[in-house]
This record gives sequence, C-alpha cells and structure tokens, in this order.
Amino acid sequence: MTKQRAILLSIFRSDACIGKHRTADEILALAKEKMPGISRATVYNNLRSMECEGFIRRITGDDGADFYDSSYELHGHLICTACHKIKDISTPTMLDQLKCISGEDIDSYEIKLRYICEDCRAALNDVV
Amino acid sequence: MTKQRAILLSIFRSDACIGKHRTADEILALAKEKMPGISRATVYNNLRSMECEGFIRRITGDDGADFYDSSYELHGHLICTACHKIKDISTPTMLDQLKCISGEDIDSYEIKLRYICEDCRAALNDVV
DNA sequence: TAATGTATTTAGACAAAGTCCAAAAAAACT
DNA sequence: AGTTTTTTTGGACTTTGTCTAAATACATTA
Repeated sequence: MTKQRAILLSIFRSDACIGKHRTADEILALAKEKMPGISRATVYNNLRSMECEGFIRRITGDDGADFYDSSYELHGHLICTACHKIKDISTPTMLDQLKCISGEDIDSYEIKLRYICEDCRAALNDVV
Repeated sequence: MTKQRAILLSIFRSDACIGKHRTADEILALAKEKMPGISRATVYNNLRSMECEGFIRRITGDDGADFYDSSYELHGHLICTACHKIKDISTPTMLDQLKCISGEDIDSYEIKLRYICEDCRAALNDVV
C-alpha cells in the first residue's frame, strides 16, 4: 500500500466523496491538498485499479469527463439536463430484471435517467 | 437544408448505419466518401443538432468516443466487455417503470448492460 | 536490517475526441 | 437581386486521459 493509494482511499471514504460524484480532476485536486506533489498519472492509475477491484464505480459522463462514485452497489443515476447534477437512485431488482429481458448473463449495468430536477424546474417557472 | 446535412441524413438512413452504432469519426469518413471536402466541425455540428432534434441517439462510449444510433426509439444497449461490440435490446416498458421508481418525470434514459457476448465466451472456453 | 526484486510513482510528452472562432459561403427571405 | 440569417470551413485550441522510461518506494527473503 503506497502513501498515494492510501490518500485516494481515504478521500473516497470522506465526506468529500460519500454520496457525491467526482471527476478524476476533482479527485486529483483533493489529493493534492494532502500531497501537493502527487502526479496526475498516479491518480488515474489508481482510479482505474480501484475501479477494477470494485472499490469505486465509474460513470461515463455525458460530455467529456467521467465521474467516480464511492459506492459499488449497483444503482442508477438521475442526471439533470439543466444543471448537470447527479443523484443516485436505488434499483435493487434491476439486475435480475435486465438479465431476464436480455436473456444474457449481465455482469453490470449503467442506467442514466435524464430529467429536469426540482430546483431547475422551479427556476424555469420563475422565468416563464 | 444544406448539402452537408442531406448527406449526413442519408448516411443515417443507409445500410451503413441502420442497426449499427457509429462513432463521429466513422460518420465523418462515410461523409467524406460522398463529399471529400466536408469539415469535421460540420459533421460534429450536425450530429449535435440531429441529436437534439431526435433524428439520432447518442450513446456515451465507455472509453473515449461516443456512438450514434440511427433509431431514436428508446432502447438499451448490450456491450460486450471483451470485444466492445454493441447490440440493441428492446426495453418497451422501461420508461414507465423508471418514472415509477424515481418518482420523477424522466425525459429519456440510457441503459448499458455489460456482458460477455456469445462469440467471446466461446473463444474464452477454447482457451481454457 | 541489508540486499534484492517487484511494483508504483513521476513528469512530461503524447493522443484522441471534441469545441471554438472568425471569415467565407450558402441558404432563405423580401 | 439584394439583404439577412444560417451554415460551413480550417485550424487552433481544450479537455480528458494514456504512455513511457527513469526514479523511487515497497515488499520479501535471508
């Protein structure tokens, strides 16, 4: 266990990440607070291995950057198309259901739901 | 209607795209066959507007390039984690179900199912 | 704990995918 | 035809992430 990896693990266990969705660059910035000299490559390497090992989950972002999610529990994501904020949504029976629909042995899934969140809807109503 | 857009629309209606999943660069290459001087920016601009208008659907790729799908019918995608090929999967009742689960007015969704396809499974079995 | 071998980190170059810009061209409108 | 609006163009630029080889840190074995 290197110092760099320990820092990254602790970041994912901290309030900065629990229940949130961070880009690699945000994780890099958080890591630099604890270890200014940490290299971008190290952060990317570790994010990849932590993803493979199941510590974190990667969400492919709609435009550009991917996001990392500290929960590995399979779940969906609500994405507001106005403010781009992401919320988790629990989908406990989805895996079985998707296996059933597809007739395949699904290893994992990614579900993104696009909507306008309450805040943005309120803001739009104010304008109109 | 510009000539460039007409070409792009015809590409999406052709065998080169129906039932397939193409990257922007592949679309650019197909467009250049019909109009060698067409600009990359034009293809990207049109892909974006065609997506907004509902002619095509964008699938955010797992690594790097996004894919375009000529069917705008909401459906899921089976993605083989070995060969990266994409197959469509029909999900007719999913939108209602997701609205119900989330309690939100979902505009659209994206579902990616990760699995090992039949061909790759067979190839793996041969090795083992 | 010293020596050795293995794995990880580092900086920076590199690559891929896509965006942005201002000028030119084409299309649409009157 | 003349005017206005929209689209296209080429190329520079940005963002996100990968690669590489040398240096360092870690782990292991004695």
